[in-house]
Amino acid sequence: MAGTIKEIARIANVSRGTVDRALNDRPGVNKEVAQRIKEIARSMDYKPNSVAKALASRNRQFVIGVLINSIGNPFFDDVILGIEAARQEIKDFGFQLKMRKMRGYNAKEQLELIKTFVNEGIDAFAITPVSDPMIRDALNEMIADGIHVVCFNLDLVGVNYLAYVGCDYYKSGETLGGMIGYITGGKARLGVIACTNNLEGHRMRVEGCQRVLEKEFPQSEIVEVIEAEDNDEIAYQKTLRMLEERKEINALCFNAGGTRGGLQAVRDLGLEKKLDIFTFDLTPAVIEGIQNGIVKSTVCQQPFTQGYQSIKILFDAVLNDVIPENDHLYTDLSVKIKYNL
Amino acid sequence: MAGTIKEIARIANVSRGTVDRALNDRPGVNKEVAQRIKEIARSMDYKPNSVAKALASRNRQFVIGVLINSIGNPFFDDVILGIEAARQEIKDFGFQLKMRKMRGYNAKEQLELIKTFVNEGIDAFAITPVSDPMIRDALNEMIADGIHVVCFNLDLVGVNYLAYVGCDYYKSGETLGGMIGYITGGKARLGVIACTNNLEGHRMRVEGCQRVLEKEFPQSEIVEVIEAEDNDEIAYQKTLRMLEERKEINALCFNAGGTRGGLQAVRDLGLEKKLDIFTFDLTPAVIEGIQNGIVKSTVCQQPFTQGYQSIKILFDAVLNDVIPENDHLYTDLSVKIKYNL
DNA sequence: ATGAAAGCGCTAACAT
DNA sequence: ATGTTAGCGCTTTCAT
Repeated sequence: MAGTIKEIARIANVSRGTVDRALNDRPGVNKEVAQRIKEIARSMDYKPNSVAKALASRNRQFVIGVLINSIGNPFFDDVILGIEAARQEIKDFGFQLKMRKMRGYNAKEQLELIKTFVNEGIDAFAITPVSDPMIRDALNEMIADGIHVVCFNLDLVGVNYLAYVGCDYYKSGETLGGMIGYITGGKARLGVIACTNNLEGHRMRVEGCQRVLEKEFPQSEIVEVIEAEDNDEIAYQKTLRMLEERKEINALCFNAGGTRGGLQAVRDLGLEKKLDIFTFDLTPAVIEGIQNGIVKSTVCQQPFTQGYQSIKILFDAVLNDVIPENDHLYTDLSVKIKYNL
Repeated sequence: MAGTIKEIARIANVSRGTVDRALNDRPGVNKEVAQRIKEIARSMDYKPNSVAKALASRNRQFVIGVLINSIGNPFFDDVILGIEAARQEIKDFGFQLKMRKMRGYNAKEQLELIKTFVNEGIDAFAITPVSDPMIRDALNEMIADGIHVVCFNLDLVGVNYLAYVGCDYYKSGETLGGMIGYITGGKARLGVIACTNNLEGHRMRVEGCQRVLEKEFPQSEIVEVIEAEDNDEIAYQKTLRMLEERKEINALCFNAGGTRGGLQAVRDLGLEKKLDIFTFDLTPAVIEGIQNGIVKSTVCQQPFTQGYQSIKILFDAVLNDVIPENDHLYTDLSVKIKYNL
């Protein structure tokens, strides 16, 4: 039984207020007294009761800001469900979520929104960061000001965040490569519809795939990589063009948004039966494609968990001063086919 | 802002005690008054604060019993991790877990342990039930006595549980069938090492696999199904025998425990290269097999989540009277290959 | 720098 | 049947 502040106070012969101040490094307590109190706490293996803590500091509402790159990208629907689930769990602890959504990967636009959050005053922040030094610096500044930060879905090197919560993009590419090798019998002539080369994660995804094909399925090759910028219209046009120009292509993979457009191009060319098609994530277009048999398999990265865990980590940091032991929380990669959707 | 008991009391012109009694259907409150109080609560969309609730009823310790079929089956290691994670989260709410482990699927033995739990007095119960009418009846009796029950990993029809938390075994079999078809190029002569025919789930697993092979890969067939009872030694002997007698077998799948033993038989016969091998779950033997390239793919069922969610559901039921909307919580089925372990 | 006391929202024992 | 009151463990304000 881990003891309470009251007990510590009795043993230390001080008041409960003093114990609270000492244990939480609040100002206004004699150094030696604080030392003694901490010693007693340690000796009795004192663990603060987070329930009581939450109740007591309920007058102070904590605010977690969330900035998410979700507009126009259905992948994020499940991420948001995870965020909402976490919101429910922590609201009775006096936590409030403030979520803003943006479209695309414009660093300036994102920077503006970050500033808005900072001005409004938040205790913690979760973001899908654009790869840009400006963003990196802005986040580090927040962190220096004592705001806890988590990056999710997209990693950004150089940020002193509490954690990155998202998939290992390289590994996700390798996994795709493995499935392509298995299903094409090792003889893939692959066309890749990627996101944009500006996103490090998505670049690594292509590299991971390439490595596995080269090493394990040497009769395979990547014929061409095009960039669709998560946009269905661009994906449609470029896929059409690629398939017309490169008749040798027998397999296609869609690495990010724009899958719906790309699949439409395949259909319009009547190539559904001739191509082995692979995707990432489980958007409605992908689900439909798998059910129709057009898409053979997809590699998923636990969107719900990404949203849920990001918020829970921030919650634990703000309320209980818990810092995650590992600053990279890689979400499970799972392969889906027709039967385990 | 959802209001508090205090406010309701003020509006209804009664004391907080009465409001508490009315809202929680405790005895000793006038019917009409109770009605009025509930009406007010509804009108202001009152939601009890679970944090305060937990703190207040902290003197009463809640006990959740857990009976798990884990001894000798490494699959359950992760399930137990999930249970432990949940334990941490709910302990400050005054919840205590009492876990007992058993080996195998003996109904009488399980019944004895259930009785022990009942005698000791528990508020909720999570169990991996053996398929037996005795167990079904014992659980329904508990439920009638007001103890919340969740079945996890194994379903048991006829139990009025709060929920079953585990995989859809039929679907898991279909998923396996799909992978077998893809990887063998549709030409599998399959040997199946199953658990035991007594477990409905594991029977359905074989059926699901069979259905997909018949329908989608008609050049494939299941050559033989043997039962290994989750036991490595039995699996070793029977696999050895099967492979020696049925030389046409070119693919193997291990549906449950005993994988380590079965894989050893394959190695001893020097057939690693000649067979496509498939498994379920991610036990150490499977991980090793996949890394070595002996095992091609495995179908996983989220053991951590099974443990974690089972406890969380019981917690929510006991503390907040939350009944899950769906009494079947199927955990995600994910295919793993060498690259997304 | 420290103590005393009020209170977070709810429950439960005790009074009436 | 209903009201009153004392907590649960912690934070915070106000005295001292």
